[in-house]
Amino acid sequence: MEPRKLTRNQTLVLETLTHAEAPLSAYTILDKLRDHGFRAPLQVYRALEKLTEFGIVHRLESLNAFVACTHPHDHGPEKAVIAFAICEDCGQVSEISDPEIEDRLAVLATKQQFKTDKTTIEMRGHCGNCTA
Amino acid sequence: MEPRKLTRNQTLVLETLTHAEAPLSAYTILDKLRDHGFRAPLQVYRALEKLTEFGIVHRLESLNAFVACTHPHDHGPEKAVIAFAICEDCGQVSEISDPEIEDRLAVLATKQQFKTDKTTIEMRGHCGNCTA
DNA sequence: ATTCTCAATGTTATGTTATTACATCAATTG
DNA sequence: CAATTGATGTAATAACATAACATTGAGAAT
Repeated sequence: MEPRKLTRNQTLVLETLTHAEAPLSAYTILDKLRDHGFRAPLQVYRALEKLTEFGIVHRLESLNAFVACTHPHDHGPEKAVIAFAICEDCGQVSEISDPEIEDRLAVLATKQQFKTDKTTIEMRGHCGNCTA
Repeated sequence: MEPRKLTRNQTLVLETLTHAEAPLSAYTILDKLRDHGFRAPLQVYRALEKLTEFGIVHRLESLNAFVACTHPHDHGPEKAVIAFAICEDCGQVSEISDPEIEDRLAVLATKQQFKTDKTTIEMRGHCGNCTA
């Protein structure tokens, strides 16, 4: 599932997310792209689905919203576990990839013979800037 | 926010979740409680909100669904971080409370001066029974 | 070049999840 | 009793997501 050449819709959605300063909902993206010919939610959801598969967009489950990946990290199928720190004030999201967390979760899962497909870690709180 | 005496609606919702074998959506709960006089989503959502505050019900963000807490653990305001292992096949959810994970996330947050209010950890996959 | 195929797209409708707004009721308390 | 507070009931609507079906477009096979 490599980030091959993106389609027009995928490109537009990705750019929208890239330029955003906070996570966007699918419908917010839709509104921002009406001028570019978007008319229905599916156009957004389909693009998001692919971009998420490619690993260049992440879905934030606790927010029902999406962000462009800011991780220097691999976009490959390796799919490292990523933790998100989401600021309630400014909306800024930082991605954290930490082997210790990943290993520990793997141990805990194995301990109960659980086979993990996908892991979600989201911290909601307040970032340094907004706390200051 | 102690689990003081529950109201009628809260009791009904909690019992519904307790008897369920998998997470339930708010609307599923509503349907199960129609015979008991429930008629509107808010009756469910309001009860869920309180039960969640009390710590005796958890919301699974990646599922938009709810489970009764099965954790022997404290229902107090201490609010330990809980990781959920959610089986895609049978729906069974197990709660994992692990100080190592908690500590590590705390370290990572602190490192970037992030003040965490609430942490979500959800592993989606397949439990031992369903893999066998 | 023509046909085949498959992924992406467009469009409408609908399904699912969650909240706003407002009225009422019941228990407590000053 | 009046006043406050928390729970409830109800209707309407907002927000998030998918199903179903028709069409288009780009590349591969012939």
